[in-house]
Amino acid sequence: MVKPERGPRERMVFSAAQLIRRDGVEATGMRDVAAHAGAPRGSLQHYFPGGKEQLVAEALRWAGRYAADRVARFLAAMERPTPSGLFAAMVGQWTDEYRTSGFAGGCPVAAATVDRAQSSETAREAAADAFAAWTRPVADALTGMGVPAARSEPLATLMIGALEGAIVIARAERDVRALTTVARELGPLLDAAATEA
Amino acid sequence: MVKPERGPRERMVFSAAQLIRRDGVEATGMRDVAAHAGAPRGSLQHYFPGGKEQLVAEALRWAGRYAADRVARFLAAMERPTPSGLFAAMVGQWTDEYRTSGFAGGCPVAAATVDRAQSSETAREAAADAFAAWTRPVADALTGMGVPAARSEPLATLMIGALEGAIVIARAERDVRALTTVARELGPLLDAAATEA
DNA sequence: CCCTCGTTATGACAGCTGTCATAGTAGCCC
DNA sequence: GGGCTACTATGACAGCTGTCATAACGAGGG
Repeated sequence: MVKPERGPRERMVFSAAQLIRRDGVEATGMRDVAAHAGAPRGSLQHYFPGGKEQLVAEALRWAGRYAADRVARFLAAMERPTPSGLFAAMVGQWTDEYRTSGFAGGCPVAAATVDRAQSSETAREAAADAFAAWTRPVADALTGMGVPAARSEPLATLMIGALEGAIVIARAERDVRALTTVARELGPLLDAAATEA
Repeated sequence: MVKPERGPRERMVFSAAQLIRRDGVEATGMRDVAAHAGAPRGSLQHYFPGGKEQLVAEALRWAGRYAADRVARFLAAMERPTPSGLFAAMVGQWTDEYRTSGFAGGCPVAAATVDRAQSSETAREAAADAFAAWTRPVADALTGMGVPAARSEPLATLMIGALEGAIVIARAERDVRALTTVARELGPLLDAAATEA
C-alpha cells in the first residue's frame, strides 16, 4: 500500500482507508484524513459534500478494487497457478507487512463493518460491495484452475473469511502464527477441490 | 447472550461487551454503558477506577470466558462429538442469532481488536487473552476426538479464524451465507483430521 | 482589467467524549 | 449516636467530533 502521487481528492480517499484500517472508522477524524493526505482541510467539504459517510464509502470502494487488483496481480505472477498458491500469496501479503512494518493495521473493510454495520447503512453496503468485488476474481480464478463452478464461490468465501479472521487474531496476538496456520491448513483442501473435478 | 441478574458491576461489564460488539469500542460511551446496564453513572468511577481502559479489558475477559463456556456446553450436549459437529454448533450460534434477532452485533473481541489494537496495549492484550481462552478448549476437544496433538491447536485457530471472518462478511452482507458456507466447507476437513490418526 | 469558477482558508457551532472533584446517601458495626 | 465504609449523585472540565457559513484565493478566458 504505497501512496501514489495523485490529486488531492484521491489522496484523501487513500488516506481515509489507511487510517480506517489502523484506528477504525470512529476514531478516524476528517481533520486527520486531510492532514495525512497533505490536503487542505477546506477541500473536504468541496470534494466530499456527503461528509464522512461519503468519504468512508469511497474508501471502501477503493479497498475493494485494490484487493481485486492484488488477486489479479498474484495470478499473473504465478506460472502454474494453484488454489493453495493463490491463497498463500494472499496471506503472504499480510505476513510480509506484519513482519516488516509491524501490526499497525488490519483490513479496512473489516474495520468499517465492525464500526459501522449497525449505524450506517451506506457504509454497510459499501463493505458488502467491497467483499463482493474481492470474492469475484478469487472465485473466477478457482474456476480457471479446475474447481467445479458450484464450489468456486463457496471456497472463495472460505478463503477470504479465514484470511480476515486470521488477520484479526494475528493483530491481537502481534504474531503471524494465525496467518501462517490458516494458509498451511487450508492449502491442501483447496488444491483437492481443483483436482477431483 | 441473555442478561443474568447480577450486581451492577457485573451488569456493566456485560453491557459493555454487548455495546462493543454492536457499535465498536470507540462509539461505545461510558454513559451508554451505565444506562444500558441500568446502573447509576456514579458507579462507573467507583467500580472501574481505571476508566474505560479497565472496563473494556474486563468486557473482553468476560467474552473470552463466555466463548470458552459455550464450547464446553456444546460438547456436553453432543452424545458423539465430532470436530465438524462442534464447528457446526459454534457457527450455528451465530446463524441462529442473526436469523432470529438480526445482524446487529458481531464478536466483541474482534471489535476491540479492530478499534484498539493500535491505540491501547492493554486492550490488545486482553483481546489476545480472550482468543487464547477460546482456542484452548476447542483444541483440547479436538485432541479428545482423536485429532493428533500437533494439529489440534492449528485446527482450532483455523476454526475460530474462519468463524470470525465469516461473522464479519455475514454482517456486511446481512446474510448468513458466509457462515453456513464455512461450516459446510470446513466440516469434512476437520473430521478427516480426527480419523487419519 | 474583470469576471468566473474550481479550490482553499478560517472560524464558529452544538454535541459529545472520558475524566474528575465534590458532595451526598444508605447501611452496618461499635 | 458516632463513625466508618460502600455506593451514588451531580456538575463541571478541556478536548475533540462532523458540519457549516463565509470569505478569500488564483488562474484562465473574455
